[in-house]
Amino acid sequence: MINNASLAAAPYADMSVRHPLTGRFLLGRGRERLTLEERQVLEDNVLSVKEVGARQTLVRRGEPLEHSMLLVEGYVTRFMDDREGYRQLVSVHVPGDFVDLHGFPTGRLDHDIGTLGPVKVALYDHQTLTAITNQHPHLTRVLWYSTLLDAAMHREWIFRLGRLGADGRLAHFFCELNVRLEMVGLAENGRFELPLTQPDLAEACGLTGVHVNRVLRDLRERNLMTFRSGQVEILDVAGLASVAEFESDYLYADMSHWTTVRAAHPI
Amino acid sequence: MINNASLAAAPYADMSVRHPLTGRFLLGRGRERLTLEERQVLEDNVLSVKEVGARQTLVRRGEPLEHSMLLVEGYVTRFMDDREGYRQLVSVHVPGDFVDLHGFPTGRLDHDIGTLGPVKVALYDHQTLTAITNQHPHLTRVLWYSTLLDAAMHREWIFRLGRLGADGRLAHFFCELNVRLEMVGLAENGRFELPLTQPDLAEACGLTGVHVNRVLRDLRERNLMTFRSGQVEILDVAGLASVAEFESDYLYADMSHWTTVRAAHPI
DNA sequence: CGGAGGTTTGAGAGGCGTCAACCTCCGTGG
DNA sequence: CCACGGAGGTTGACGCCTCTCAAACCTCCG
Repeated sequence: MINNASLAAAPYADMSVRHPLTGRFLLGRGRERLTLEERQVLEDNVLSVKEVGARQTLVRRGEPLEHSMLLVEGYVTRFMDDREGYRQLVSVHVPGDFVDLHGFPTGRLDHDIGTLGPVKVALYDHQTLTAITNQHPHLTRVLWYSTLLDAAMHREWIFRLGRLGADGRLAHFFCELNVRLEMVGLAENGRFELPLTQPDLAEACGLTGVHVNRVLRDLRERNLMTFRSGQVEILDVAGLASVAEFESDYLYADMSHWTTVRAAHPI
Repeated sequence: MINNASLAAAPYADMSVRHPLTGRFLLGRGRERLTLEERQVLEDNVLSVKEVGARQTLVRRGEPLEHSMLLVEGYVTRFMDDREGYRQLVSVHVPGDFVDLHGFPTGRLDHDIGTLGPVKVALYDHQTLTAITNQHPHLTRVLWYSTLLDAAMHREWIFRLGRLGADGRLAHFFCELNVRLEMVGLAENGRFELPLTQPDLAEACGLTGVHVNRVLRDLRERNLMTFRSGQVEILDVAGLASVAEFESDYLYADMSHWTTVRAAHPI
């Protein structure tokens, strides 16, 4: 008997046997992009694995970087400070994201990185990445591609902040996280964990904590979604996407492997 | 006798002799990143050069891409449409920018690209780029790096929209373009051309045209800058940067070659 | 049990949007 | 030569969305 939870995790479970660290990297983005050999190269070249508690700083703006980290478990965020010390989140990362791979070609970051909940990250030495990119042109383009997914999400965040009201911004934020977590098997039927507070959401959406609270109540009363103590439940995916003007194409999702699994294991 | 204009254009003039199309690519971003040979590879592999008039669409969201374009002259913008047809600009590109290089690893764009004024672009076939990246790992990393500059600018736009008021947003926008145009020799002493209308600025900064008009008047009356018919003049660079909370480090500017020129040719 | 951080709600203020009018500029065509 | 129309620029009146300030309550944890 297969319950829903194990069903959803099946493709990752397959991968996690041989690739416990990199199994979620680019999972759900289209199967052919990364060959098995290439994934093995990534798995074998991890320098070390680090576990860090909640609300810790991982990288500071401007400091020279010698390694980049792939997020294995947990959630981290990238953010910038304004003059008064308020933060603007510029991205939230979920397991499978190569968080600061972009620090490899650039050598430093223009922002800070911090953990949200407790995390596990796999570290890659930049010298190792140089060697990998010297030997594997196709893998290099795939790594490049993965950093461009971040850029695509950045653009969508610009749209969110520039064109949407408070309700649309929050709705859009949750829609994006829902799709991304679905791709790596960490969301199902619109339900997922997200260790954020209301002030965190405010920093992500260019609002104040007080107003986030009011808008969340509004979304709840419209039967679109609920958010309580880090647990998200989207009740009306289409309705929420409509409020958000959300179209997921920018995430380059290809969920065919999930439907394959579902077809192979009919409920 | 060397006047200011020719002085500022000198480093580009040097490059433009052997590299009329690619001379401005990454100009001002650090000298050692691109070797002469690598720049020659880029110069020699241009498929064709295209000239397009003002306010034309160059690429549409979602269409399959077979080439990418390096902007040689003029200005283009990338933007997304909301439900009511209003646009959100997600970037403005100046000469030397490899506008949609990120479409090479991804195969399609999640937004539209259009010209502002008349432009000249150099096209690269994606097959050619594949061949180049198969043979030149270091050049590949530099190309990768150039797309990450866009991502860094995206993040700064997120900050701008999320944390700044209307005056700060406009100030930040002009500060960024001033630095970027200085790097490629198209701005001097805070003066440069920018073929945008006030509604365009509104679409870049998440405002309305009416409000942009009021804020521009305000900035003018505070003796910070003027903007009239596509001509920008920043009167108080430090003051404008203060309003914008602008720090240019995210642009990875290295203007040492400019100071070298100035030192070699004292006024 | 006390304190810190998060959540919730209220009242009032202000920044920016909306609507509207009028202007200049400029290309088009009678 | 002038009439015309359209796009952009400018300004005013008004309204709403979101911020600010404030206070109460709640949970968690040391």
